[in-house]
Amino acid sequence: MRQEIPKATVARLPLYLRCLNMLAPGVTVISSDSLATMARVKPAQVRKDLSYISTIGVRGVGYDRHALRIAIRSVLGIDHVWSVVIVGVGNLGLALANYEGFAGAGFSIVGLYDTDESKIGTFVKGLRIRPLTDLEEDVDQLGVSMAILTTPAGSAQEAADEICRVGIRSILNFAPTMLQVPDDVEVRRVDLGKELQILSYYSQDPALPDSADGRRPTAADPNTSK
Amino acid sequence: MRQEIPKATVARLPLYLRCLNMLAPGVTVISSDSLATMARVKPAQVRKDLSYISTIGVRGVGYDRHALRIAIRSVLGIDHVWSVVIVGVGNLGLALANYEGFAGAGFSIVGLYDTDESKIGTFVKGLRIRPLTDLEEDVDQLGVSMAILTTPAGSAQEAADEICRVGIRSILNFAPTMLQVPDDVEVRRVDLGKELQILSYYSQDPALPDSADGRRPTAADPNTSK
DNA sequence: GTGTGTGAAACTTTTCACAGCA
DNA sequence: TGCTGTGAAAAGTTTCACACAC
Repeated sequence: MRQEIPKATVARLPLYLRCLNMLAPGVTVISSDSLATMARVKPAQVRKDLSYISTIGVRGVGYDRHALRIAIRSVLGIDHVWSVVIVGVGNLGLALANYEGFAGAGFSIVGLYDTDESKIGTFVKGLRIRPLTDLEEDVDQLGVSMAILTTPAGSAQEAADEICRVGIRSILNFAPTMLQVPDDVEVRRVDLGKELQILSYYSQDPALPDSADGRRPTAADPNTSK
Repeated sequence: MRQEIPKATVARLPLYLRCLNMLAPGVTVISSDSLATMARVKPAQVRKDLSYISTIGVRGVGYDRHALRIAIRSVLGIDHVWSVVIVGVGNLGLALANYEGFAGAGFSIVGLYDTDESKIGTFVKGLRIRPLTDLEEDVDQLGVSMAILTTPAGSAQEAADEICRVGIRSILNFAPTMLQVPDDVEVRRVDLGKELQILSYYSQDPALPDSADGRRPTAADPNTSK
């Protein structure tokens, strides 16, 4: 059942989920056309994407909002809540610890770690900031399977080593550096500067010779879109 | 000179730039092989990508670090500093206002805006938080061309309308919502929940039947990579 | 009629393999 | 010899267009 779904599609599923959540409460059915308009992709794209996850659509009608939501969440593996820890409680770590959106997305922040003595013991959102050395026992006790890494670049590798050592296999890396990790550890990088740099590229030369154009989110560039 | 560069390549240029910055100070030349190893892509990918921006490589030797850096920055349009404002100074906006990485990436935060009376007047990093109504005059005076949108979902569209009205044509949207903007405004969305959801998908079922595998960053999914 | 599901075509991106130059 | 630059092949992704189910 795995890896039949194209990566490009997997990357769009969270977007569809978001659109479904944004729908007015009364709406129970949605067509590929409406969903496409909301998500700013083409209707055929929506239908092909959704065809990979189930045949839940009804011809002549559309997709059942609730059933589709369940199906997407199940495919993404967020039909249960994942326990996540944040390693590095600087400004960004703090902001993410307070970010309301994770809960709705299927994630619960269960631990905050830092090596800075002055931060340890402080409470954030009811969680006590703890030394990174406590991570190991918490992973076992709390069933932690993901880490968000928000240390400065200089300590990111060291922190990543510890995260891998205690058995976490998925890391979301906000540190502006490239991590070395074992092959079985999955890392995604969020590079805040990069997003602005890409915007910069497309901001130059606003008027193109021809078509004032249909740049669309493509696989190459799934973060495009309003 | 525009849009000859594939989107997939543009999305990787910031990555190469980051790798160049991470190199030890003494290194003046780098091969496509080394750069590929650092960036976790294939050497041929690096060579093809770089071939779009200039023929700066020397056969039998490699790429001059400094010249390559200049060339990439020029292509991305960050050979000058862009003035950026942050609209919405909650936890995330605050973290981004304090984020050191933007300066190195070619961006300077020149203004912070919020509608919350209790925040207005407060100083962050030497910048006074101002009412959103002040944005218009600041755009003209400071030459602002990009906005980072970090309001709650509920007020994002309203804020975006104002941002567009005053003439800003590039928005980096962190709010968990889809914006309606005029066609000539470029929006990139950073969805923090989405990144975890994609990680979740690839975390399920850790052992695949065959090859324990070479998932590589592909165009579909440029945020993969360590 | 309406809107999904899907083969096939079109397009984009990645990878290969090797000519060519320092 | 070593490493770039690049056509051409392979792989992946998007779009079209229409059969088919409600």
